[in-house]
Amino acid sequence: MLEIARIRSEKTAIIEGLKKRNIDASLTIDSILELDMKWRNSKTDLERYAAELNQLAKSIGILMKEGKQEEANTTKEQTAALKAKENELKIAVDDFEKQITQLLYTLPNVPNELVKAGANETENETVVTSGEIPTFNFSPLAHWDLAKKFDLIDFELGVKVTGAGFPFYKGKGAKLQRALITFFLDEAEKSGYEEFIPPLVVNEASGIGTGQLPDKEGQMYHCTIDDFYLIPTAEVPLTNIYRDTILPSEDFSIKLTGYTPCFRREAGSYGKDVRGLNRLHQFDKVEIVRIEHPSNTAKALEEMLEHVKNLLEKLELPYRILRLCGGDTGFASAMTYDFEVYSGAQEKWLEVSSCSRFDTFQSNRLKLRFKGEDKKTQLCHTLNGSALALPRIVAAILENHQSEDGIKIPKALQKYTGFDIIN
RNA sequence: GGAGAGUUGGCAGAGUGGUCGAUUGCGGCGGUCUUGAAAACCGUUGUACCGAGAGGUACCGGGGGUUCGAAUCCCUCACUCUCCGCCA
Repeated sequence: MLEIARIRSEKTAIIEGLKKRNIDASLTIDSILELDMKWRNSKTDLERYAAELNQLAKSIGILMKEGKQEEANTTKEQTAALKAKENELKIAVDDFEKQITQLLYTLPNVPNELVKAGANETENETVVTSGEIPTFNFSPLAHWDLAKKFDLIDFELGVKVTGAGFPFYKGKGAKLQRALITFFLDEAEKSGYEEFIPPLVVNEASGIGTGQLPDKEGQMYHCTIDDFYLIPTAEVPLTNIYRDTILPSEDFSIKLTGYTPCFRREAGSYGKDVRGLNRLHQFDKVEIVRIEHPSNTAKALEEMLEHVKNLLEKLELPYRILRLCGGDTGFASAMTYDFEVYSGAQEKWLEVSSCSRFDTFQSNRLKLRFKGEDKKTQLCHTLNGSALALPRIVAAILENHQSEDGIKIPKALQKYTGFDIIN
């Protein structure tokens, strides 16, 4: 959520920035500012009445104590009219506030200056391309065929037991999952991230804190009896650790990581894009989260990119990094880099990681602040990224590293899998 | 699942209708003393919002109510703890 104070002071810059998302926010912002003006005026009035009433109540107390019953009663009568006024204003103030919040919820984050204008994914900029696109002297199989051939993943069994998008991993397939998770966590630890194993369900306040609620509840599984939500990403519990927090100094850099299964309803399109591991309702992911001083955000994002690059290089996968254009950048993000790996058999790029800086957009809702030198509280910046999401990495490993002898396990992963080939 | 007790400032813990945004202790910060530190002593120490400022308003788990006035009374919801039961 954008800060109201920022809208007051940087109105034109915000409108210009949002144009990069193909959004004309000028009407919304004008309404917000108009409501804000009304809200402040009503609030000032309200507080004046409240002060007067407090004063009267106090004096009644004193009169009673002094035994001046009659004077006290006369004073009581004065309060009735003021109270009516106060009530009226209270309702108005609440109403303005609600309207403002409603409108603020509709505004996405303002893109960073590096983000280019653009309507959709076709206008993203490729900033890095690395690694060899694999070539085969045989006809390569897609990962769903490989998974069947080597008995690694059973999609049909998942359908039987749960439903589409909930596969079983078996044997070496399961072992590969476990190896990747441990590998990713070890690498995160090497980069200075502290590991957490968080709850997999969260309450409503946490969903609101990271922005899944109130608008996107359809994307999460909801346990209605207890009013819990299954997490769509570890970002939710990890970031919410710091909800309603004021860090005591401005000298901080918080780096968290966690492995969790992720649950997403995403009732979306069907067909080739969602085949096999390409899109699942439950998948595994190691997430990295950072909470930073605003002056360190740019550097932190760079470090996250380096970290993910390193993972992909160790897995010997060809990848490219895209800086998303305005129209493709997520609602809460100020800037997002997507990592895509090339899938040798499907012959397309698969998104495996998304690293974003949210600046104060999340921390404003989370009430995550720090105390500056001047003792003033300021909002922290939050960032997060996948490092990495498993299913498409598994798909890419299976497809890119297939050979006539079987699937070769990248060297860096072998000590985790305990085998160097699947055949 | 049954029974009971709670929820107050960074923490501990007072406060049962009026000058209580809240006694006190610990912790934190500043100072005196000291070569330095400890101890002792003195002072200070919540958040948000409105206001140009003076100042004001709100917040004692959340929401609602009674009252001129609520941390204190009533209703309701949530959470925590203890005991019993069940259980990995």
